[in-house]
Amino acid sequence: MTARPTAHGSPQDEHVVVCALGSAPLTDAPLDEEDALALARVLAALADPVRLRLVSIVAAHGEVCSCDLEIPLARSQPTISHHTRVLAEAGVLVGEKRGRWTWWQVVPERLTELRRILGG
Amino acid sequence: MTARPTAHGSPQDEHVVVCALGSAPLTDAPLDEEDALALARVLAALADPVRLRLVSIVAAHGEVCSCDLEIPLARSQPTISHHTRVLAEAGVLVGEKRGRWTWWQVVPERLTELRRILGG
DNA sequence: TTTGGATATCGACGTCCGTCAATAGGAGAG
DNA sequence: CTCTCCTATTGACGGACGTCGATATCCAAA
Repeated sequence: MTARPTAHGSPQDEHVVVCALGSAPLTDAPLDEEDALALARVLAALADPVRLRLVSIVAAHGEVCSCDLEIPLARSQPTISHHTRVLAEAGVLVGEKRGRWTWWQVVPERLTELRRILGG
Repeated sequence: MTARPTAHGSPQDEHVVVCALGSAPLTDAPLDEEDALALARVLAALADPVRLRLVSIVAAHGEVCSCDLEIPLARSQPTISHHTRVLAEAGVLVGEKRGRWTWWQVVPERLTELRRILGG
């Protein structure tokens, strides 16, 4: 897997193509297919009630470990892991492994990009 | 269908529950399940490359009729009709029937709501 | 009224997604 | 090393979604 070692080994440094979302606001000019696909992928990651609540919980706490998400979201551990993975691949979350725990943070710049493309 | 007659008969005046999206920004406080579901529905409507390009085309022209969408989106007429319906039910588009044609416009307030909830 | 064109609905098909049980991988404690 | 706990992956199942052909509905022009 050609793991590139980092400070504490961020688990989604590899295999994650967080595309730049650099298109103009969609209210300004028609999106081409490539930009539309990239934007749709990020929106799809957020278009799930469990993932939205997950993001809001992480944002509210600043940093949250996976084990603290099972109870408030009422989902099994594999399902939580699935959702954090989807959000990380969309660039909305970043995770850092510390000891046995994985700590998740939101990426505010990603949400800023979204707000910009949504037509300001 | 108990059609309520309007000025020129807006086709999605009926059966469309455009919920208010009145929750606080998701970066401020955890979303409850109801708000998360409402937000997820709107995001899901936008989380499709064809619908994103559709919205951007309508926004760029200010007003567009369905028949002008088949060619640029390269989709069949039923598919276009399906997508406009989904976007209208999400409150992103409004349609007005004039003669034989349906003219679509974006609802800028809806995008503003989205930007607000996405954390500003 | 009849005809033609624009839009909406229906039914079907293939694919993708959310979910969980079972299992594997990893890291600290003893 | 072994044990235990936390996280990730796999495989499977049911439901939702995008798409199109066929059909229905609606409106205006002739």
